[in-house]
Amino acid sequence: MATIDDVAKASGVSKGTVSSVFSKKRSISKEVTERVLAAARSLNYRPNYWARSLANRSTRILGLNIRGESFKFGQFHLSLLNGVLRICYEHGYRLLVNTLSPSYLNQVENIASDPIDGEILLDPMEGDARIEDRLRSGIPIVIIGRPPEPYEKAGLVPKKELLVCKPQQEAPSHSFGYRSALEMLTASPQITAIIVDTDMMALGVYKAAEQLGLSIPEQLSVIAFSDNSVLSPEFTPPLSGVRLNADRLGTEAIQLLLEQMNASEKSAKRVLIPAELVIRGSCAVPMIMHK
Amino acid sequence: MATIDDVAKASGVSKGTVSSVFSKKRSISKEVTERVLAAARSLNYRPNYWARSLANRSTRILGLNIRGESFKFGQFHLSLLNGVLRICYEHGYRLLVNTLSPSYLNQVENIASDPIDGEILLDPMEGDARIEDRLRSGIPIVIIGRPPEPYEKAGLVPKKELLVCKPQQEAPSHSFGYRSALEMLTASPQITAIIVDTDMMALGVYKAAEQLGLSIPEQLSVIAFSDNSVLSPEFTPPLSGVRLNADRLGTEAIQLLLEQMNASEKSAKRVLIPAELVIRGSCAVPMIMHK
DNA sequence: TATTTTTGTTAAAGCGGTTTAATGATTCCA
DNA sequence: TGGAATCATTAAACCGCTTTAACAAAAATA
Repeated sequence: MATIDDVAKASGVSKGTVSSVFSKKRSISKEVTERVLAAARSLNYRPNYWARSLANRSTRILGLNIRGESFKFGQFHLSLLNGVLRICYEHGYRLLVNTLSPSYLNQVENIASDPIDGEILLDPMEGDARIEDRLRSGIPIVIIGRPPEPYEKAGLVPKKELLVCKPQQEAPSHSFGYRSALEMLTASPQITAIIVDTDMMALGVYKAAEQLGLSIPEQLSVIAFSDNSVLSPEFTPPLSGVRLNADRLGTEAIQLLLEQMNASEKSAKRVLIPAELVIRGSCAVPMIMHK
Repeated sequence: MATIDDVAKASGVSKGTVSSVFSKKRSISKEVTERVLAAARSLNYRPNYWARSLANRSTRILGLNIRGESFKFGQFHLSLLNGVLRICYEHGYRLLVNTLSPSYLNQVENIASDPIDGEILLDPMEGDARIEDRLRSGIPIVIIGRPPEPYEKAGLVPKKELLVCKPQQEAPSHSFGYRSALEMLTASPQITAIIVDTDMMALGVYKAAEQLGLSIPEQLSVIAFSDNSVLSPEFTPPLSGVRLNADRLGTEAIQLLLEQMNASEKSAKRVLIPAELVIRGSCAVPMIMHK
């Protein structure tokens, strides 16, 4: 690859001048500009990104950091990603998707600052080491995740035995939903409602209900913690859900990030993206309302 | 941020030694290693990624380059991305998603080599400038896209007027499929089959057919150029489709890329990921077979 | 015409790492 | 016990770009 020195030599100017031609940070006479660009073209020169970043202390790359071993993007992340990418695109930023495992990053030879100007952390654990780390190194971050407890407590105590988690490498959501529902409903016939993660999982639950002769919503209520506005209405009965606005979550997050990066004085902000309850027909009216 | 010099000073060794401690490319006595690491820890030092990349001429970042203005990821890309990410992850590479527009990148101040060791180009046009460009700069690339004509010609001449394209910023696939099908079928009642892009679009077509009183597959055949193995069987009638194996497309592409990057001598390879026809019930048996 | 301003260019000093060549200290082996 | 081989460390050069300070030439001002 040709370097800035080659171009400088070829066009008979100093490297400082070539730099200015490309960065446009200083005015260069038209005549010289053209001579330099011509030389650059014939040498097939392009400024080296890393060298530039090093000197500029800025990469024009934003990071999307996702926790965990063997992570997999789902519908929710897809929308979020699309939102993020759109804004990145508009502002001339590239997006670095970082899914490397903590164990890898903890090895001495892999320790390094991330090559980014700012970062979005998706669903970090409470007290996640990465947060502390970014704050120390002064990299602006935006965290997407659950609000702290006060926002989400309804005064009910969760029963752990009623919670089923889908392992990452598990079968598709659909069959997982089917099998789990079948098991749970058989073991605990007193269950009257199920909250699932996705539409596909709900489809599995519907199938299990049908097999067990349970009618939705009369005997079993189903709701998804997500919403596919095309698919859900086609269910029989139409599936209720929660519209999470993942796309907006992404755009707001990245805009907040850009705002922080440009702000002269840093600050901490909290933004709540509202989720909407979409009631269709898969949930019975709670008994408590008949009191 | 602390630099390597700070750490060197603090631990009383030269920067070369500190570098060796972190890169592990040269053996350093246990005693010195520990002294250096301790100093690094207390200074909160992490090697600078850009400086390292500059000196190493390698970034351990792979690129995923997607064409076009305002691109949006769909189901297909999601699977592909998951495949790519998994392999990246296993090999300790980060993934840079590059969706910047050509117009942006063509401005003088934005011209720069990409900060990557290798790249996947998704669906480039024929003679795409990026291909030529990567080859010139010696960056290994893998192209995901349609094979050249001989592989896909059935000897039929496409009629342009029968082709409908969904604009990027258009309404959801579902309603686009519905409206387009309605229009086309009304305008040209002799149409007996429709090929759509996604399941959602097919759903729209089903709806249009129902409204027009056309029965599937007797009067109208529908097939999707994609396959959602959970959803498609649930259609009435079950939707036929083509399993594109996007996930495998992603993993094979990135593996090919890594292989090329490590190969002592470069070569050009072509890999065909087979697509499978999944016949369910939405297509009539072609008349020609009754002859 | 002398003086100030403006404009364009350059040499040299960073940016924060890695690497090479040289050197000193140990260990190994006969 | 001397010489070779091994190991640990360092100073200095280098990676390719940006930027600062200095300066010369041209233009503007008095």
